[in-house]
Amino acid sequence: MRVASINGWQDVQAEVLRRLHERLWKPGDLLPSEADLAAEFGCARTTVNRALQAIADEGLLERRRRGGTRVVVNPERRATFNIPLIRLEIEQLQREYGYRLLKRRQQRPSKAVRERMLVDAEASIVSLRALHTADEKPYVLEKRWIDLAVVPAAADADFSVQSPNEWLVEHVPFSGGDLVLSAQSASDEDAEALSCEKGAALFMAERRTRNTQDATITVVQLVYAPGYRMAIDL
Amino acid sequence: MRVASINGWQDVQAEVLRRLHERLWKPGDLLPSEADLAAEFGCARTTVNRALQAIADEGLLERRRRGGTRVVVNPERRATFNIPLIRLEIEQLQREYGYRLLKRRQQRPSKAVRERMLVDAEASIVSLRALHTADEKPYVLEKRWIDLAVVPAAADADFSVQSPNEWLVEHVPFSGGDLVLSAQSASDEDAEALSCEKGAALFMAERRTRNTQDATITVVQLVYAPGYRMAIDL
DNA sequence: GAGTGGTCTAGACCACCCT
DNA sequence: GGGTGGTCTAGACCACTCC
Repeated sequence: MRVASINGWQDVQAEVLRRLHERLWKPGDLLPSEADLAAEFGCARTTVNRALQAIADEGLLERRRRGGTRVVVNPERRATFNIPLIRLEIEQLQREYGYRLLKRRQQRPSKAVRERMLVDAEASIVSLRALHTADEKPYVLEKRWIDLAVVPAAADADFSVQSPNEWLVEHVPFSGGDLVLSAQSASDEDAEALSCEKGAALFMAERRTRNTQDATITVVQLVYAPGYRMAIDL
Repeated sequence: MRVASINGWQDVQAEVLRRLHERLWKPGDLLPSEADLAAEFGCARTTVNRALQAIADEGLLERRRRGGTRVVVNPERRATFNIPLIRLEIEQLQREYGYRLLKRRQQRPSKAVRERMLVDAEASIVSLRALHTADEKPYVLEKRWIDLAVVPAAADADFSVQSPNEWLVEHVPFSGGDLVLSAQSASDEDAEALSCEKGAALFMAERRTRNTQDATITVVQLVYAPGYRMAIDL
C-alpha cells in the first residue's frame, strides 16, 4: 500500500496535502474526481468531499461543478484571527486590567464622524473616550461613536463601570462589519491619554459594526500604546 | 409551521442564527441536541450537524461530546483575510506595479536576525532589501532573510527581476508560520527608501514562514509607506 | 452508564457547466 | 449530454465526558 491507511477525512486531507507539498499535483493541475479518489483511498466519496472542502476553504484548491478540483495557482495565504475583548486580551497576558471612562457626550455628528458612520447630520450620536489599562499603564485608547437611532438603550447605559465594548456585546445582536488596521502618529489627545510622546507611531484598529438591516451601529477606533503587536497564526 | 421550510443545511444555519439574534437562545444556554433539532426541522441529523459546525467555526457556538452545544458567552469575532502577493494587491488597486532590488548580501546572521529566525550564528543567510512601487511611488519596503540551509536554491535565484515573495511561492512548498502586525517609526533607511520623513508612523507586517519540519524558511518585514490601510471584512 | 457530538458509509438526487 | 461537485438521507459506530 502506498498510503499508511486512510481512516477518516483528516487522513485524506493529510494525504492530499502531502501530494500538494511534494508537487505531485502542481499549481493549475486538475485533481482526480472525488469518486476516483474515494476508490483509491478505499473510503466513501463523502469522506473525500469533506477533506477537499476543508482544503478548498484554506484557499489551496478551487472546486467547480463539472469543472473538477484544481490546484490554485497563486495560493493566497488565508489567515484567521480572533478579535478578543480588550479585558480578556489583557488578562490573558497575566496583567491586571483597568478601565476608565474619559469623556462622554451626546451630540450631532461631525463631518468626519458622518463619513465614518454613514449617517446624516441630524443623527444623535453618543461619543465616548475610554482608556483600558494593563497593570495601571495605558494599553489602548478607545474612541467610540454609537448611533442612538439604532441603539436607543445606549443613551442610558452606564459606561463608567462597563466598557462600551462589553456593553455592546451584551446588549446588541452580533452582526457584520469591517476592520481597518493602520499606523498613525500620536495626536495631542493620544499622547496625553497614552502617556507617550506626540508623533509616536501608534497601531490603530478602526472597526465598524452593522446590524442585520445594514445600519451602522457603532464605529470604534482603538489606538494602542507604543509597542503593541498584533500576533496572528497562519 | 413556525419555520418557512427547511431544505438544506444553510436554511438550518439561518434559522439557528435567527434564534441566536433574537436571544431565544442566550449566551450560556444549552441548545437542544442535534437529534431533537433534526426532528423539529424535519431533516437528517447530519444536516443539523453541518449547520451547527459551521456556526461553531465562526465562534458563536461551543460544542462538546456529551456536553452538548452551548451559546458562547463572549463571542470573539473571528475574522479571516487574505494575504495577497504585493504585485496583485497593487494591480487590484488599478495602479502600475513596479519592483526594484535594493540590496542583496549573503552573510552570517546578526543577533537580531538570529532571534527572529531561530537559527545559530553559523547559518548562511541571504539578506535582501527590495522596494515595491505603485505608479512609480514607493508602496512597501521588503526586508527579507532566507536560510540557505533550508532553501539552497535561493543562493542562485535572480531576485532583481522577480521579487523574493513570488520566487518563494513558486519554489518552496507552502507551510505554516505566523504574522505580527505593528506600527513603527520610520528609520533612516525606511525614510530614504519610502521617500518619507524620518519618524513617520509606518505600518509593518512581519511574517515568519516555516516548512513542514518546522525549520524557519524565511522572515520578511514589510514596511508600508505612510497612509497604508489594511482592510478586512468581518 | 448513558447521552452527546464526530464521523463514516452507501446510495441518491440535483445544479452546474464544459464539450 | 454527461461528468463533476454539492448536498441530503438513514443508519451506524465510536469517542468523549458528564452524572
